[in-house]
Amino acid sequence: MARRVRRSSGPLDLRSQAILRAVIEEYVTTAQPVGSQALVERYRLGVSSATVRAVLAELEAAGLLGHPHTSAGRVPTEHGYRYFVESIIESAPLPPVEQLMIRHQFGQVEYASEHWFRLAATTLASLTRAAGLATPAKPSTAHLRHLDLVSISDRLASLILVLREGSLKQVLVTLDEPTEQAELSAAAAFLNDLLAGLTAADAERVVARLDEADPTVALPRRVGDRVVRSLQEFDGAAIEELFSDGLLNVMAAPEFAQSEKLRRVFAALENRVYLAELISGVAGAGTVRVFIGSENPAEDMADVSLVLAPYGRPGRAVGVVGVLGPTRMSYPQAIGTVRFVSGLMNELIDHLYA
Amino acid sequence: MARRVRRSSGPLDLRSQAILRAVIEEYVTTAQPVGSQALVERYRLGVSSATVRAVLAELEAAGLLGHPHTSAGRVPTEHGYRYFVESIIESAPLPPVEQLMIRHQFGQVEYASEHWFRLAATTLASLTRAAGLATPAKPSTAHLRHLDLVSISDRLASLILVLREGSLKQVLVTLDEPTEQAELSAAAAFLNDLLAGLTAADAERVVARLDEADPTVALPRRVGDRVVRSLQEFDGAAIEELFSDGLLNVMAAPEFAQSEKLRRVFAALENRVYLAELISGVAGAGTVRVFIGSENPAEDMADVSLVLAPYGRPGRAVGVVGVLGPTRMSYPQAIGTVRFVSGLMNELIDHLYA
DNA sequence: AGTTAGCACTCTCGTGGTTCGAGTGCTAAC
DNA sequence: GTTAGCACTCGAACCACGAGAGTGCTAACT
Repeated sequence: MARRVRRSSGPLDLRSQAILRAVIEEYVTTAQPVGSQALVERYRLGVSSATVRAVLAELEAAGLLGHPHTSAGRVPTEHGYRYFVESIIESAPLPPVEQLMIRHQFGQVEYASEHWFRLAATTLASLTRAAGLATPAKPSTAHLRHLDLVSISDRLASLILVLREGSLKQVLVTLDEPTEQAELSAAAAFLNDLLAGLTAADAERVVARLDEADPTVALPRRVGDRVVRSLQEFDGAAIEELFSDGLLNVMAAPEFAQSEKLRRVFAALENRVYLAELISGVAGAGTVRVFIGSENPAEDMADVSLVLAPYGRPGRAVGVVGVLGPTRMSYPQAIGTVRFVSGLMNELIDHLYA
Repeated sequence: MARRVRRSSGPLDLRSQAILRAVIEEYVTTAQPVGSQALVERYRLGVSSATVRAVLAELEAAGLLGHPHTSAGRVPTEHGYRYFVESIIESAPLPPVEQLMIRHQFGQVEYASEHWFRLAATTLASLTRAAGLATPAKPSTAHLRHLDLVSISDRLASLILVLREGSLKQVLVTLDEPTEQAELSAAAAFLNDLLAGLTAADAERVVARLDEADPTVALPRRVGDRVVRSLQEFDGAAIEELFSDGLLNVMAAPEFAQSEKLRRVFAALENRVYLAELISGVAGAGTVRVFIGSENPAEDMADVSLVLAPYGRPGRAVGVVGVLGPTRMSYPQAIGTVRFVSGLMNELIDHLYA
């Protein structure tokens, strides 16, 4: 026994790796502990079940496999999945057929970036049969591109901000005195000249310089303040929105039959703060990241795995796409799909702003 | 037995009603079948358990209560809930404390209607401990209030539509040739004069009249087409968005411990078509509507109840707020809260557009 | 050495029988 | 019309037990 433990601390030989893979693959599809016999029957291992048993024992000693109880088959541990993921994360390409399918779907959709996130989530969900996640690309600091004022009623106007990064924000502004659309339009034009291209900080400085005494700039001043505040809010907001699809896929997994675990996952998913942290971590990474079970920083997520990848332009606007599924999920499939979709989103963005 | 059945077909006497209420109240809190003894212990009925048993038997014969098995307590049937709901739906006021609390929360939030829906859903969820639902008020036919064109790149512009009803829509427009912001602004101004206040149908007629041969209106024409299409899409869209909160509350209910039922509910909730139908039905009703279990038109919803109320201005824009919970939910609480919130939303809208 | 067949051992799962208790429905007395 | 008393019913919990799956070990084989 001691001999085997020592041995396993080194890299695994090819046969052990193959068997580990087989166990994972089998367990992913059946959700049942897998025995030595099942392995030799279904995988061309070229050895007998007794030999496989010996290898399984080694893998277990190495902490890569587990044992629900003595007389049950093996189940991958989180370390097992981790080892497996490390070994395939570099390659894990998505089959061309599916690449084409995804491209086709994205080709169908309107040139409206909002749809992309939904579509990304939906696509990821249906291909991986897990839950698909996508956040819009949110700039770290917003730059105002354009603003617009539309009269709603006498003393109420809608202020619309268009950001350089493509997103839109609408707030209501109450006015001190009845104001016509014409005045609003004039104020908007005035402010556009002044503030276009600026960040919250720059805009604040510019607005502050407006002469308080001058009654002709009273309206622009008031609106300008509101613009600055909105930009600041935007910068401060952790995460705009999270699109998800296929949560039903996750619910259908047998490990979530008794819904307590499921509840925790949903709770974690509703927790925007946690998500924002996670996502900003991934956004910096620059590549696919995999969180397996308890590797996941949030305790509530300890029963699921996340495969996430950033997209967008580092330093400007970044978002995240990914997949959430049971720890027992097809990592090659998930990694391949997530990587491809994030790449595709990048392409689309480049194409849009080039 | 036969005598009792006949008797129960008439209206219930006061004591029977009180006992029915007690059973429902008890079952709603404990989720356990309730026996005659528990009732006399916890409710001041002034009679013995034997008498209560007789009444329970009557109520069962009348189809208002059920029996999981011979030696178990009583459980309300859907008819029982229905009878109960009918008897309280007229009153069911929300306690002033909670009214104040809700008003306070709505007072806190920015004058930005988008937040209202979220807040409505959240408020409903936390007060009823079920899931809160809210849809934005969607106009039956959109009227364009204002449009705006913002240059994104050489041949790409963002077209922003502001609707009379307050909602916003953004689409990207590809341009035939490189176009400056100045040209876009001119086109936007031109179209605003032409199209402000119009519906999709009217706008279509106006745009069609633009001279195809005249190169100076080529851009407005192109954009105008896009405007018309967007308005049409908006009119055609069944339901803009459904905000929900507190789905976790529903998941926590013991009747959903084994998640299959839960899955069906979530599936139904994702089904926009069904929701749209349901909501348009409620929107016409003009008051709180309650769907108990299988009264619910969607099969997947047969294990939950919905308490919904419309808000908004009939004929112009209407939305729906409501609560989704297990059939075993506190209907007085739900009805009171939903009614109050829908009333509050109406107040807010009136205040906004008055 | 590594591999394999054989075998005893262990542990879960499903089945059937038993007890326990909650709650009913009925009847006879008040 | 109400109540106490009581026999009866049925599910939940517990136990025992056999079947079956899968292991780990040993001894023989290549």
